[in-house]
Amino acid sequence: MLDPQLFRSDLNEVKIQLDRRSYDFDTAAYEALESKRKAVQIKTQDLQNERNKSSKSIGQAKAKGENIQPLLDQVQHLGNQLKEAETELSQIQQKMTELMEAIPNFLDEVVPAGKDEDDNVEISRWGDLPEFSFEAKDHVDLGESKGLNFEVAAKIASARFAVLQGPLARLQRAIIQLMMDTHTLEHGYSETYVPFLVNADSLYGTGQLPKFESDLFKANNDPALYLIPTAEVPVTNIVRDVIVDAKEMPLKFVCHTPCFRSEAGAYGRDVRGMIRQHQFEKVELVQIVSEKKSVKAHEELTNHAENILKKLNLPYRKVLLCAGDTGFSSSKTYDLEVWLPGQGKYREISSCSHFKDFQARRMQARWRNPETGKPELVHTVNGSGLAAGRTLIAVMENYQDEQGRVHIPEVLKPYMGGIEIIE
RNA sequence: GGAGAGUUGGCCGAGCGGCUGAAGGCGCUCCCCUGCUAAGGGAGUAUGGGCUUUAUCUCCCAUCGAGGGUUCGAAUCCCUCACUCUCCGCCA
Repeated sequence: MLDPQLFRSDLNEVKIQLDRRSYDFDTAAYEALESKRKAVQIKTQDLQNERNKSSKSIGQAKAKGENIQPLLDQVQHLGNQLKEAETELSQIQQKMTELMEAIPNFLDEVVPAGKDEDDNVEISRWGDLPEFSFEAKDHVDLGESKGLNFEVAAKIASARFAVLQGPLARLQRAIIQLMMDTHTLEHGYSETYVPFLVNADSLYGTGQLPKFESDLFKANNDPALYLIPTAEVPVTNIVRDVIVDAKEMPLKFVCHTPCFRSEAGAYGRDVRGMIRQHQFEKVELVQIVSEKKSVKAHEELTNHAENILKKLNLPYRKVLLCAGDTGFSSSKTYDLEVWLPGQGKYREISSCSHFKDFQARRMQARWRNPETGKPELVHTVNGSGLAAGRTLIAVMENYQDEQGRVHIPEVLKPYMGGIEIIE
């Protein structure tokens, strides 16, 4: 949610900012609603004030034993008028909220213009692409004989699920362990375990609801619970409706969870393999920081994710998403894309976003700034560190040999119980 | 699943339908006193919104788990829901 004050004080700037997003904001409609809101709110509060004063004087008269009937008659007319005004006001406010919560975050000034992923800007590359003397296989072919099975998963559940067994299943667990250990021991994140089902308020807080309900799996509960699409949702909502003590800032959480996405808008994309699944494992990094430190925190968090790729010696590139590719709640997003020899392409393995106060305003997540003594909205920053399923794919494809075996990267060996090669 | 108790400010805790945005205590901040420490005295200490505004103060509205209702007036009465705790049952 954007700051409503800004809409009142500088609508022009709002329009300019939203144009960058190609978000068609109807300023005339907004202004009409806003002026109505102002008039009705003032009227309502005046009536409330009148009622409060009269009621108080009735109380005082009664205490003195005076006849209160004339006073009661005086207040008679107020009731209906007030009720009407209050109803109208709450309707207007609801409309206003609906309008505001559908508006995406402003883009950071450094975000390049552009329509889709083709317009993203490459920031850097790291690592040497592996050179094979044979034709590189993709993870589906490599996994076929090693316990990666899509048919069984389809039987058990449906398409877009995978079953992993044996050393390959262990490899994914090893990858997760490496990430958790690195982020807790070397990067200073606090290990966090959370519910995998969340309520609508939490999804609203991070921006998935109300706009993107179709991307979610909804459990048949009352009130509704949803499977988390990312640990970002439960973890960030830890600070919903909280005023964080300055001493505790910044908060840094790392959390491994499965993620569930219905991928409703992605039919036909990445149908082969486990690139795009309804369920996948991910390690998520979340930081709750003050406004002043958030830009730096975003850079650092992205580096923390990059460190995992470096440890695994996986070639990757860092990309700054363009206007059209930056998510609804984000003001600026870096994607990390890992090299997949099987596809001959870089593919997203992490997405690190800076939300500024957009999520915090929805969540009423604040901290007390010692300089002012006042509660101020926090800034939220998060990123995958990394998507474990895709990391597994990347390890398989980058560490394959001519016999179709997968070699275990050096850093993962301590977690593999003596396995060095998956045959 | 069954039975009971509860939800008030940063925390603890009071609160006959009107003078309670809320006693008292703790904590915190500032001041005084005391040659350190301790003890003592005084003042302050919720959040959101509106109006206005360069900005602030005053002012106005809302908020005592959430939502409805009764009433001129609700923290206080009624209804629904959520959550927490205790005991029993079940359970990894």
